[in-house]
Amino acid sequence: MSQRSKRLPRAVREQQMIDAAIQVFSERGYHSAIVTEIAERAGVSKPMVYLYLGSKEDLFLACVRSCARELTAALQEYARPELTPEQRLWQGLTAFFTFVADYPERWNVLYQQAAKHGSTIAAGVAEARDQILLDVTRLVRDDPATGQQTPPDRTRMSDKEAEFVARALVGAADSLTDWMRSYPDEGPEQVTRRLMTMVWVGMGNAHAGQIWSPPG
Amino acid sequence: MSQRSKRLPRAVREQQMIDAAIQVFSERGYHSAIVTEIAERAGVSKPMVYLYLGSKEDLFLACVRSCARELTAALQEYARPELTPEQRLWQGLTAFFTFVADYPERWNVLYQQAAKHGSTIAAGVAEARDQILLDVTRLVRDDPATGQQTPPDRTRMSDKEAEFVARALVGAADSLTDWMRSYPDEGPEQVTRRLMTMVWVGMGNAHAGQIWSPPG
DNA sequence: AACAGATTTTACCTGCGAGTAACATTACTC
DNA sequence: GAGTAATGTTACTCGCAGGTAAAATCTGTT
Repeated sequence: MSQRSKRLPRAVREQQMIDAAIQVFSERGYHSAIVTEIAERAGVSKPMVYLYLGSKEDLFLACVRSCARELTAALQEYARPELTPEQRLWQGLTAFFTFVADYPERWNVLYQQAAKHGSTIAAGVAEARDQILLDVTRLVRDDPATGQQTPPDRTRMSDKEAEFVARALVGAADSLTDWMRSYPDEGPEQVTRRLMTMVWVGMGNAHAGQIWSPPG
Repeated sequence: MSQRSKRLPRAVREQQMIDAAIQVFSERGYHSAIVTEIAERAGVSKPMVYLYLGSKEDLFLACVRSCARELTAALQEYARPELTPEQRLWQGLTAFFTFVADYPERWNVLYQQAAKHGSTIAAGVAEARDQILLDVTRLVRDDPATGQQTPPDRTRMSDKEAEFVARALVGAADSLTDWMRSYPDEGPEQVTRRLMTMVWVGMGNAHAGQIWSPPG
C-alpha cells in the first residue's frame, strides 16, 4: 500500500466538503440534500462536517458565497474597465456563459435554488445575488469610478434603467443556460453573439431615453 | 348562529385545497410546505387532503397544472392571431406581466420552484414549463397555423432561433418580476414598454439573419 | 516513550412530517 | 325514520435526516 494517509489538514478537508456540498446541493436542492451524502462524497463521516462547518445552513451559505465569489471574479477578469461599453458587455456575457458551461453546479447553487427557505438562508442567497446583480449593473451603466468616457451617442443611464437592463440580462442569460443544453454545438461565444444581437441596439435606445410605443 | 354548515361538496373543497396549496407552496417551497398547514388553510383536516388529492406530490402537480392552465389562457386571450407580430408580442408580454402582478403565487409555483425534486415532480413541472415556452415560441415565430402573413421586412424564424428568443424573453420577464417589486409605481404596461424597447429592434435583426459581431 | 492536540468515527437521541386506520357526523333518498 | 353514501375528525405509526456525546486514532513534539 502506497499512500494510506487518509488524514488531511483542516483547510483541505473543508474545501473538499464545500466542493462535495456544491455538487449535492446542485443535484438535489437544499432541502433534499442529505448531509450524510455530502460527507460521504467528501470522503469523511458526518460529524466532521458539523465540526468544521457548523450546520447545514452554514454549509449551504458557505457554498453560495464561494460560488458568488468565483463568478464575480470571472466577470471582473473579463470586463476590464478600459474597454468600451460595448466590448465590456460582450466580454462580461462571454465570461458568464463560459462560467456556466464550465461550472454548471456552481451556477445552479447560486440561482436555480429559488425555493423559499428559512430567513437566514434567504438573506444569504439574496446578498449573493445582489452582488452579482450589482456587478452586471456596473457592466451596463458607465461606471464613474472607472473614468470611462461615455461615447457621444450614449447618455448615462439612470440607476433605475440600469437595474432594469441588468435584471433583464441576468434573467435572459440564466434562462438561455437551458437553451444551451438543447443545442450543444452552440458554445459560449455563439450564444453571447445571439444575445448581443437581440439586446445591443435596444439598449442603445434605452440609453438615449427612447421608449417603444405600441404601433397604430 | 347563522350558517354553521361546514360541510361542502367535494368539487368546492378540492378547489379550496388547491388554492390553499398554491399559497403555501409559493410561500415555503415544495419541501418546506407542510400538508397540515395546507389543510388548515383550506378549513379542513389533513386526511381530507389525502382522500381527495392523493399525495403531496399529486397535490403539487395539481397546483402546477392549474397555474399553467391559467397562464396559458391569459396569454392566448391577449395575443390574438389576427394581430401583427409586433402587436402580438406586445399584448403577450402585457398579459404576462399583468398575470404576475395579479397572481404572484401562481407564477411562483410555476417558475420559482427550480429545486430538483423527485423524478415524478420534475417531469410534471418540466411539462408545464415546456407548454408555456411553446406558447411564447409561437408568439415569437410567425405561426403558419394562423395564416398570419409575414411582413416583407421580417423573414420566418427557424425553430432554433425562435426558441432562443422565447427562452431569453421568458427569462428576462421572470427576472423583471423582481424588478417590478422594487419600483411599485411601474405597472405591467410600463414594464412591457421597457422590455419592448430593449428587444424589439434586436429581434428584427435576428429575424433578418443579422448577427452581432465584436467591434474592432 | 509519553504527552498534547488535531483528526476522525461509532452509535446514539430527537423531532418532525408524510401517510393511515378507525371512528364520527351530516345529508340525502325512499 | 331507517339505511347509506358522502363528508369529516382524532389519534396514531413510521422512517428519515439533522444534530451530538463520547471515544478512538493518528501526528508531531520534547
